[in-house]
Amino acid sequence: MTPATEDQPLYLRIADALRQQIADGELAEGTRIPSEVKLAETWGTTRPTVRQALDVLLTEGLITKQATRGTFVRRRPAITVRSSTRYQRRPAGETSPFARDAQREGAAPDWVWDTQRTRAEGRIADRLGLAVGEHVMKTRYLFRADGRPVQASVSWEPFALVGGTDIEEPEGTDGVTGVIARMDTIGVHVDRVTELVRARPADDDERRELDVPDGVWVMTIERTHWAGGRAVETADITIPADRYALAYEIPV
Amino acid sequence: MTPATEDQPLYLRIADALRQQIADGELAEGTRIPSEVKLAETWGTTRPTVRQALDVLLTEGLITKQATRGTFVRRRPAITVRSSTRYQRRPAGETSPFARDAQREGAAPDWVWDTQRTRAEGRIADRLGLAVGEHVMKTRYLFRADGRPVQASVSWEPFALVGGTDIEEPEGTDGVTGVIARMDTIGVHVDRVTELVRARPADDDERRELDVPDGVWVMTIERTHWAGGRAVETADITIPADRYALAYEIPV
DNA sequence: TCGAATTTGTGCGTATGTATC
DNA sequence: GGATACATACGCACAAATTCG
Repeated sequence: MTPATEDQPLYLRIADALRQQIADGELAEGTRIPSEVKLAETWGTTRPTVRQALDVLLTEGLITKQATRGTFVRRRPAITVRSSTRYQRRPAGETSPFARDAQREGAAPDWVWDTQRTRAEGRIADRLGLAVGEHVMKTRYLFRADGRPVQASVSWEPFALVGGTDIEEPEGTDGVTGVIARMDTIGVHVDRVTELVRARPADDDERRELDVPDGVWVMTIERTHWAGGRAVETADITIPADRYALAYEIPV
Repeated sequence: MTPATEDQPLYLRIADALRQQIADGELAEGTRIPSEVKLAETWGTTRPTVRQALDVLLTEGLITKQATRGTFVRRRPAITVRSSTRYQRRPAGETSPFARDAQREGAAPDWVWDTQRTRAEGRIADRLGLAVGEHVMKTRYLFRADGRPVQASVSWEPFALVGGTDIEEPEGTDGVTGVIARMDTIGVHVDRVTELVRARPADDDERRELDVPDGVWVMTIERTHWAGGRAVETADITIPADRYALAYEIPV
């Protein structure tokens, strides 16, 4: 075994050095870092040891590896704050909460979605207060900022509520975006939103969809819109945990 | 290279199998799982490959490894929900928000703290609206549930506000716990609490203090108590991200 | 267009250290 | 003291995809 010149194992010293270079900007965002073989040479060690060091930085979300291409310093966009004010009722025609957040951070917002009519599974039926199997409108969203995916969500609304109305399709009513404004147009007045925030490792699908490297966690938000004690919309929102900060304001 | 009987690499198939056994309870919480050598034998592979599989479960927070002792299924206490109702004003003598949350989950709460008078650094001065170097009371807390550490926090209060009062020491006034109730006793009435939630990998200190294994992230909450537009307390709260869910309620 | 070089992914084998049981 | 178990580090090989001359 190589005698550690310090008390730390070699792979951690390599990781520390690289982390420092990233912090100093010596290795700029998006830059390709030296290959594993090169790093092994400069440190007088071997590939397995270098890989162990890179694994540390991977789980910290500092780098991404691309097979056959190289290892890159991860671009970490300015943190987007989803303000606690995002659920204020606002005039129809204004942009969605996501677009506002993104624009405030100077990013160009952009999103795609698709909607389908389906039946509520148990978990969703519970959250909406429906019987299992009742019809719901299910919408998947993928939000992007400057072309990079930053937020995925799946939203469910009771078909009994929105079916046949102008807002059956979430973005169908031109200009009216956001759950609260949309519901207003059919006379349903949201008075409360609840969110349950968790964090967990990203699964394979999420890593692909949100461009999240291995070892990086996601935050999940289980969000429900309520109107007079009745759940009118519920959504699972998934965001890369290292690119976001969530702001909440609680009146006493 | 060993031909994968399926499309997945061997180390991922081993990880999947172990994850399944943990989910099924076949490998119960706290149980020691077979040693790396044993696993290598049963899978007809070698230690490095098994270690690669275990690394996956480590970053998912499902297992912990103890050098020279073995690898164990991590005990994952029932998730504690920090209810959004925790900042309601309540009669003096009631327990603290943390204690209530813990008891609702059936865990025995327990905490230690120490307080010191010090000077505000830039970041904290900003948050409290003080000049850098002004005196503050700084309190460190470590909260435990059933003896296991689950939450660490550091809290700062302007000395100009609390110095010389009954609540100079946070837990000094017997029976009066929680920032809101304590502030009430000196005529400062908190009307708003803001929280900024982030997630990031745990650092070495946090891994030690909170008993968090490698690869598991922590959630951090930057919390500030406000009274009439003035910040009267701010705190950095750190919790293991895989043991908590944070609940928020937002009136529209 | 083609092929060689590069680079990471995956897998094997081995050795030594050190703390625990 | 010996066996066990994980931590660290070395070596090698081939696959697969990209890059580049």
